[in-house]
Amino acid sequence: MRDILSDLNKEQLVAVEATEGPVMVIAGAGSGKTRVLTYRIANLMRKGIDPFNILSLTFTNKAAREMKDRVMQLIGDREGRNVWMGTFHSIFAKILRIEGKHLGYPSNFTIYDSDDSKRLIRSILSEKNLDTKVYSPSYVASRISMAKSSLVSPRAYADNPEIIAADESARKPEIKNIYNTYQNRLRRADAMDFDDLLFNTYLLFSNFAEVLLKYQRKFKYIMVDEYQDTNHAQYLILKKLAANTENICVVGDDAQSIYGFRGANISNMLNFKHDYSDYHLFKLEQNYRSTKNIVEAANHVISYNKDQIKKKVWTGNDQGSLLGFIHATSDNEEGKMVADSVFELKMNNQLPNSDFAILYRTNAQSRSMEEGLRGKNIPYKIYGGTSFYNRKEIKDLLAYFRLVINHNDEDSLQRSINTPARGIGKTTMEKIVVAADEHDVNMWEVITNLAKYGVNLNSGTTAKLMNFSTMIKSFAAEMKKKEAYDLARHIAISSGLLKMFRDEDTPEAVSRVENIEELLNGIKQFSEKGAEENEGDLELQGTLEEFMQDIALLTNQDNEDEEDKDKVTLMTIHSAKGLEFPYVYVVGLEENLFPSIQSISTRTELEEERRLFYVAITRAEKHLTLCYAESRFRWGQFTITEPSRFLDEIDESLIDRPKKVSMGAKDLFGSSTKTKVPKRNLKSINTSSSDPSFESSDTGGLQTGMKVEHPKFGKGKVMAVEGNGPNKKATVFFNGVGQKSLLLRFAKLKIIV
DNA sequence: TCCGATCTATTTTTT
DNA sequence: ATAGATCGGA
Repeated sequence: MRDILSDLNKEQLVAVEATEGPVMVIAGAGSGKTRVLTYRIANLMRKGIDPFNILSLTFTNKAAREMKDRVMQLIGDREGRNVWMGTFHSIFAKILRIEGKHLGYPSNFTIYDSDDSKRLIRSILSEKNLDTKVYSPSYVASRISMAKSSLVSPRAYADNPEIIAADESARKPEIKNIYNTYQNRLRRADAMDFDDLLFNTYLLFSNFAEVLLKYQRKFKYIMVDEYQDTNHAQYLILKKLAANTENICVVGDDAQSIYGFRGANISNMLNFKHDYSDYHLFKLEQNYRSTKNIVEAANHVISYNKDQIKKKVWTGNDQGSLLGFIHATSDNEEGKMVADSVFELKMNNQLPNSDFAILYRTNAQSRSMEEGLRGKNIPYKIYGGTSFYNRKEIKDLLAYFRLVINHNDEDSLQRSINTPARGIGKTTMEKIVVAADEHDVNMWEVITNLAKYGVNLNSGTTAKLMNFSTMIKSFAAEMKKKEAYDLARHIAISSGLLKMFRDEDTPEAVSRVENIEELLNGIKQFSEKGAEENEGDLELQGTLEEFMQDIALLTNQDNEDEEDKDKVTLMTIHSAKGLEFPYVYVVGLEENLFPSIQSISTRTELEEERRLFYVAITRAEKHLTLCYAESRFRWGQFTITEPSRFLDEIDESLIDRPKKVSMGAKDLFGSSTKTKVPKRNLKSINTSSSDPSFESSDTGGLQTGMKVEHPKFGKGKVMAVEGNGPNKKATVFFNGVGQKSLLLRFAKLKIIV
C-alpha cells in the first residue's frame, strides 16, 4: 500500500491526490478512470479516513463489483468491505430499508423490476378499459419512468401544462391518470419500482433534515463513476448529500453517455462548475488501453457528433493492426464467421477464450453468435438477455418468497394465488380487486377479511382463499426459525409449484424443474456464506429475506462464481461499458439495427447511438473487428439489411476490408442459393401481389404503430413516420418482406387499424 | 373454473 | 420465435 501512487501517471496522480473539495475528472475512454477512483479510495484510507465515511457510486452491478474487487486488492478485504460501494439503486435501496419509515414504507418493501411494473400498468389499463394499442404498456412505462426520474410526481405531472399538452397531442391524455393509479397501487402494495428508489431517496433527504444530516455526516467523501449518465434525480440527491463537505468527486466522459433514453442528462456535467465554483477540473486524455488504429477510428467516429466537450484522446501505444471487417450474407453466417475468426486467432496466437468479446446492439443478436461458437466448440458466457431471474418458473417461485416477506405485494399475490391451480379463478379475483379498490386497501387485506369488505363468495371459494392465506402465513412464521435454503425448499414443495412442473412431463418442464433446483442451490450457497460471515455479525444474514434483498436489483446474470473464467464474453454494448478486452467483435452493423430504427429520426438520439458505437470501439485493446450481415432474422422474419452508416464514418485506410465492395439486396437475391429463405416467406411475397380491387386510404394521419396494407408488400406495421408535406416518408415493416421506406406521396397504403 | 387452441403483440439499450 | 392474452368448449 505504501507506494501505490507510483502506479499512476501525472494527471491521474493529481486527480487522486486532490481529495478535498469538489473535483470533476473528464476521462477519455481507456484513460484509467476506474483506476483513479479506486486509487482515490485507497489514498483516502491511507490518509486515515474511515472507510465507513466513503461512498462510491456506479451504474451497473458489474462496475460495482469490479470496483470492489480492485479496492480490496489495494487495501485488503477487511477495510475494503466497509466502504459503501454499489450502484445508485442498491445503495439507495439500502438507505430506504433503514429510513423508509419516515415516508411510510416498511423496511420489507418489495422492489418491482420493469417486468413487474409493466404487468401492473397492464392491469391498470384493463381496469380503466383503455386500449393497449393506444396506450402501449412500454410507452406508458417509459412516460412514467421519465417523469419519475425528473422528480415529477403524479400530482405535478397533472399540473404541468407542457406535459399534459404533449400527452394530448399524442392522443394519450389518460397517462396522468394511469400514473396516479400506478403510484397508488405501488404504495398500497408496499412496493417501489426502480425509479422510486431514487425518487423516494430524494424525498427522504428533502423532507427530513435530520435524516439528510445523518447521511451527510456519514458520507464525508463521495465518488461517482460515469457521471455523464446521472439523471436529474440522481443529480439532486448527490447535490444534497455533498452539500456540507463538498468532498465530491465525479468522473465521466460525455462521449460515453449512452443512457439518455432513461433520463440521463449530460448537462449535469456542464452544471458541475456552477454548483461548485471552487471545483478542480482534471482531464485524462491519454488512452492506455488501445492501439493507435483503434483510438484513431474511435476519434474519427465521435467527431461526427455536434454535441461534445472538446478533448483529445491520444495513445502512446503501438500502431497495432488494421481493423478487421467481416461481411456475411446472413446473421447465421455472421455467427459462423465470427466464431471462425475467434478460433483462428486463438489457435495461431495461443490465446485464452477470455481475451475475446462479442458485442451487439440488442440481446436478441446473441443467438446466432452462440450457434457459431457452439459449432466450433468455443466456450462462451452471455450477460443479460432473458436473465435467469426473469424466467417464468423462477418468477413464480420468487413471487411466493416475496409474498411471504411482504403480504401486501399484490403483484406477487396475483401471480402465486392460482399457480399451481387452486380453483381460485378470474371471477373470484375480480371481486377481490373491486373490493380492494372500493375500500382502498390491498388485496391481502381483503382476502383475510372477506366479510368486512363485503365480498360475496360461496363457501368453497372462501375456504380455498382461507387455505391459501393460511399457507402464506405459516411460511412467514417459519421465516424467523428457518434458514433461507430450508424455507425456500419448503415453500417450493408445500406450495405445490415444484410438483406442478414435475407433473407436466414435457422437456420444457424438466428444464423448469432444473432451474428451480438451480435457484434453490443458489440460495443454499447464499445461506452457507451467510453462516460463515455470521460469526459475531448481523443476525439477519442468511435468511430468505436477505437473499431476496440481495437479488432484487440483479437483473442480469451477475453470478460469475462458477468457472466462467476462460470463456468468450457475449454482451450488449451497454453492458460492456467500463470493460475492456484484447479482441473485440462488434456485430450487426446495419442500418435500423445499429443505429437502431427508433433513433434515426432525431439528432440527439442518433448522436447517442454514435456514442454507443464509440463505446463499442473503445472496448478493444489489441484488435477490433466490425461485422455486417446482409440479411437477418428479426421478429421471426427474414429481413434484408443495409450496412450501417457508422461504417462509413471510419477512415477506409484503417480497415482491412476485402477490395470487392458488393452490397445490397440485388446482389443477395442473385446469390441467394446460399441463404435459406423460409418457404412461407417466399409464399407471402408472391401471394400478396397487386390486387385490382385494392383501395388505398388517406395517409395524412399515419402514425407509428399503425397497421397498413400495401398492394405489393402485403400487411405491415408502421415503424416510423418522418418528413413533412410531399416528402413525408414512412418506414414500414412488412410481414415476410422486411422493412421498406415509402414516400407517402406515391405509396398506395391502406390503413387497417 | 379449467384447459387447450388460436391469436397477438413484442424487441433497444439497464437499474 | 415466443410468451401472454383471449375465447370457446368441457
